Amino acid sequence: MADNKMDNIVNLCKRRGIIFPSSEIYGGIGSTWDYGPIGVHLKNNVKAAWWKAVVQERDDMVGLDAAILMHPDVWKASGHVESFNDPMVDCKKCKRRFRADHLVESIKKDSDAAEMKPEDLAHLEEALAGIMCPECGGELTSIRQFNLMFKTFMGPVEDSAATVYLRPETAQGIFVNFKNVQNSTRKKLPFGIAQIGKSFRNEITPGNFVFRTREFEQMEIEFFTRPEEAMEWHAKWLQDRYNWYVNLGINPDKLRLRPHGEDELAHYACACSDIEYEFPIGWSELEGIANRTDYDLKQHMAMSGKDLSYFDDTTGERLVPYVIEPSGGVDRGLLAFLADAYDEISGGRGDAGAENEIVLRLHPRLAPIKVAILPLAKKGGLPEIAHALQSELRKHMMTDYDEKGSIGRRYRRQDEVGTPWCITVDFNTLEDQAVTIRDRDTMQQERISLDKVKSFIREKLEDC
RNA sequence: GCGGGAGUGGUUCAGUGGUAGAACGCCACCUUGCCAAGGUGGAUGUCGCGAGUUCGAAUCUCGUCUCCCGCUCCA
Repeated sequence: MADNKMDNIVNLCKRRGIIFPSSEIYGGIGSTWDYGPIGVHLKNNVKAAWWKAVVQERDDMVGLDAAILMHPDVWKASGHVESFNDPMVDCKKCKRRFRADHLVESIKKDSDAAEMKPEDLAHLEEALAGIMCPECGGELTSIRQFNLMFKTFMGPVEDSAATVYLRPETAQGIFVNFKNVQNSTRKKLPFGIAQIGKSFRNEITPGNFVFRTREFEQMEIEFFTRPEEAMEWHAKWLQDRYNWYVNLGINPDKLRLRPHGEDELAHYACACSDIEYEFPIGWSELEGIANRTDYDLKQHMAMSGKDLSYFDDTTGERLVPYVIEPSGGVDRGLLAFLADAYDEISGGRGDAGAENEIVLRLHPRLAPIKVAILPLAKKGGLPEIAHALQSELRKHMMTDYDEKGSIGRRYRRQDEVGTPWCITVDFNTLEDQAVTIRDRDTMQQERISLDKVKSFIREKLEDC
């Protein structure tokens, strides 16, 4: 029963080829989703807009595309082998689940809890003896390990091959390439490295459509600064990233910034602020901007034995930079853009009395299809003119052509996938060599000469 | 892993033991020609899967799978 917005969005996504449940003919596989013929453009556009903003338009940023599989030691150095292993216990009575180390800490907070490490299972199990469920007082199960990293094997023979992990974040690919990038680009502090790529986490609780999935795509920046400038850059990036969402059409009333409390910081961060969006499921994180300090570079220096410090030739000083990390989720961002653009008009805008009219008010730069060409009739040479126009436009932008059904129906179809402009070729076109361009949001129609259509649309796209 | 809910055309749903339905969507033709119009015709379902009960199962029983929602997380 599609009585909430998230369901409506999921249905629209399936109907219109934006996002499909993965492996659906086999009954689906938990919380993985495939981007369809329309969705793939939306996703690419989100990534392209990000790349343009953080790499193309800046002097202090360069790009990178590192491999998903990395040396296993990377994840020891980064702390993920340790802290992505969560020791969990369940209450046998009320069935609630707890992190064993948190439980021990909260109950024995005055004693040796500080030394309690999640990976020290034997010690944990011992400390847990006698502890009952804090909710209902029931008996707890023994500790079970939840490893958040996907494991696989490098090499054809499983038992002799090395265990490798699918990366749980793209960041480490940047840190291990810090020297390579700095040497090859001759960048001086402060500068940053941007990367878009897939990451994998065996989440205990995935869900909410593409909000949390086990395979997801990240857009991450590691911005290297002098330690004393780190927090200043943290603030700058926070504002910068916030503006990015607003510039791409997100309603500012549905965005907020939320600094993390100390208790919720990741193991590598000393400060973090989230950009949150009010999804149909409530306020949730869209992007985190963390101060990772010099933690990662120092860890990799210790593990690899290589010097990753930076020599500042203006001060003659050698230092390990601090890192500001704006880390966003592509899928999550896309969901925010979708949810924010989703508009349902009961009764419809036209006079035919449609029940519900769905308009995806996507920013034109994100719109999967920029312009649809619709001949008013399938005769009189109109389709030929329309096809000719399409072959001119499609060299520059994603186009669609539709001659099926009434013109109103065709507008509806384009509205549902967020196409900003529809061009109709009508019988007058034969006389005046002009077409009508209709705007998705204003419903305004403009008569444009055929030879000016291309520049007209391209100007609109650049203006926004 | 535990608890709860749910699986019937593309979508939303009806159908409580007797020939699988509707609406919307989709396709073709006619009509119309600028905002889901109308007409005619059409396609799409092994009712999640497997057993059982029964003359007969979408429907009852058992098993199983999957998805969704909640429990520790964070993009």
